[in-house]
Amino acid sequence: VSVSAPARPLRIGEVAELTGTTPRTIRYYEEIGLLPEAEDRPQGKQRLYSHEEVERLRELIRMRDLLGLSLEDLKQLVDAETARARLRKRWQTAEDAEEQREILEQSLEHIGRQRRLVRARQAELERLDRELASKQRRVRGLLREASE
Amino acid sequence: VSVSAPARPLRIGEVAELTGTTPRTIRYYEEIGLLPEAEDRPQGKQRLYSHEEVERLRELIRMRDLLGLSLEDLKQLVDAETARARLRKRWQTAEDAEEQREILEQSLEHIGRQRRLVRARQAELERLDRELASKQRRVRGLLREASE
DNA sequence: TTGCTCCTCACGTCACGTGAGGTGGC
DNA sequence: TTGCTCCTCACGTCACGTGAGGTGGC
Repeated sequence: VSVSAPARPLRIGEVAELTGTTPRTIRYYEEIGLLPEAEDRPQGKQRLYSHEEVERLRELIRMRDLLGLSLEDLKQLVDAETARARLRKRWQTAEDAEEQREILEQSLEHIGRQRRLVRARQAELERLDRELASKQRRVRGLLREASE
Repeated sequence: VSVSAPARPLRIGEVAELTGTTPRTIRYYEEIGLLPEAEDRPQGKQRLYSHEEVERLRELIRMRDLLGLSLEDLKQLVDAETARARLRKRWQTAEDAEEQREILEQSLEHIGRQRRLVRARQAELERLDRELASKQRRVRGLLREASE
């Protein structure tokens, strides 16, 4: 499989398969504005997706499942990213160094918040695992006792 | 605060506070049979909870949030635990060593399944964190560039 | 042409949220 | 007695699931 494959557009069922979700969910995300709608798609015709869009969706689903974010949370997140991307384009012409710095620092803060969320979850999972491990040892002890 | 405090029964609002949930959620869990109902509570009177019950609820909430289990999943889990606990009582009188061993092994298998779920989640969070870290480095690089 | 996947309503469901109106314990 | 928390309906909401009936591309 070549890395620079033709990148055929994907249908909604394929995208659902690739991201571990359902067509209904993808349509719903479009409906609430979490995924962009192709403005040129005629009523009743198929939705088509690029691999890049699949990656973006995969990212959203991970945030949803791993960090427990609501779709409203995710929407805020996406909107902020979009706003920053729009501003980034502006510098390329305007070259306002100070504004550029501010936006980059906002990005950093944002990423920092996400990493802290991840770390908190990891810590909770660590605790849960330690408790399960101790439970496991207890049951193993009982089994050894019983087999004597 | 003594460890062997009188253990005053707690009201639903206090339990909600301690477990980071709401009274409505606790009542709902009772309604669907996920939490036991005190069979002697008169209609309209307050629910009361022990600290032990608070711990059990906390455990359920952790499973729900960290592993993404549905309430149906949790119910299966609780029912299986209850069944094993009942059986454990039976040996104490019957002393059927073979049955005892089987039940303990089922417990072990069960704990093993849970730990694998935890590990899978941890791995996913690790990957997410690595990606966030690389994003962070990229933005930091841009900031350094911009400040030159 | 025949399957298969897609489409758009639209109602159902899960896991609660949110009042409305009323009762109970320090 | 006055607040506060509790109670029980019961309808609302979020995030989809699940048909029903129909169209579109290899």
